Amino acid sequence: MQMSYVRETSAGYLTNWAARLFARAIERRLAGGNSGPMPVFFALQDGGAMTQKALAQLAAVEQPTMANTLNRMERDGLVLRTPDPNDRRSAQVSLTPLGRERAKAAFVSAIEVNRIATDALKPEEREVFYDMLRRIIGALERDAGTE
Amino acid sequence: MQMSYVRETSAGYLTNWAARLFARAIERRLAGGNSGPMPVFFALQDGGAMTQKALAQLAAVEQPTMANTLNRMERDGLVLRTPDPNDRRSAQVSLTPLGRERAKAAFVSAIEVNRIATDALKPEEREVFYDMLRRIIGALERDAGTE
DNA sequence: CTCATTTGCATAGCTTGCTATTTAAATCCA
DNA sequence: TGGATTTAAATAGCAAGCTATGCAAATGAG
Repeated sequence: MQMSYVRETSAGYLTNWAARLFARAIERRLAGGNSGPMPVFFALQDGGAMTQKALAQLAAVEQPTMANTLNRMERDGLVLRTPDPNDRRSAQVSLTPLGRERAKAAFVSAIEVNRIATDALKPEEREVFYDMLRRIIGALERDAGTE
Repeated sequence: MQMSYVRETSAGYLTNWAARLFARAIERRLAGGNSGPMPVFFALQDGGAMTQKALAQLAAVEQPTMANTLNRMERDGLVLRTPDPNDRRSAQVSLTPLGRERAKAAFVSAIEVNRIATDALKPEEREVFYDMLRRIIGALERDAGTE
């Protein structure tokens, strides 16, 4: 039956499934928090500030996606948008004290979930897994670039 | 800097990134089509019919998610819901001729993208990669089960 | 200096995913 | 048999992702 082929050896299917499980596992631990702000937390945790564009690039999402994420985070008091005096189109985004607090909690949860997941791998397999994923990401980004 | 730690060795981050790239790569090839119906296509491609619940379980998504996907597919003329005479709460879902046509195209695209992605791995690594992903999925499902 | 182009964000509108809740049919048990 | 429970699906409402498009500020070319 084709379905078993797909379920077992479709990299896209398995990757999507794993990604949803990762997100839900983190969200279950955050009690009300979501996993969307995670890349922003990681980028700004040390007190730095950067533009929406830079955040989108770090998070590897499109600009409107990051705009929406930052809107929700601003609404929830997690980030601050400070107008850039040198470029009136742009703003520097930084974490509020509440944002830094949430970032720490999110970091703890992410590390715990990462450990639970990679405990399913032998220690010597873990770096291999990351490397394989990075190579697959590279191949798909190259494919996207050469439409 | 913590960000590079996250980008390079957070399994959740890398998995989410790869999953989005897979979906976009398939969608780019489908010209207007989306990747959401894929699990339904795979499950019903041979002319079979099953309930929404069974489809949700095969696709590993929640029931309302599958309900929405089937609503869109029904709207687009891809599936048919046939009321079950033995259980008036339930319907058997099957592909229309157009649905089977789209399923074939989606299958071709999925296989091509899968090939492009796994070409980044050595042949002997591919089964290892699937196996690792399956083990990680198992670990995260166990974690979800034991809240 | 002015106008065309580029750039940074915002907005609109869609899909896919989730949780929580509701509705109605089927089933179970006393 | 009749009420309680379970089950299948629908609905509401939100997050996070995308593409396409619009707008205003900055930049560059003549």
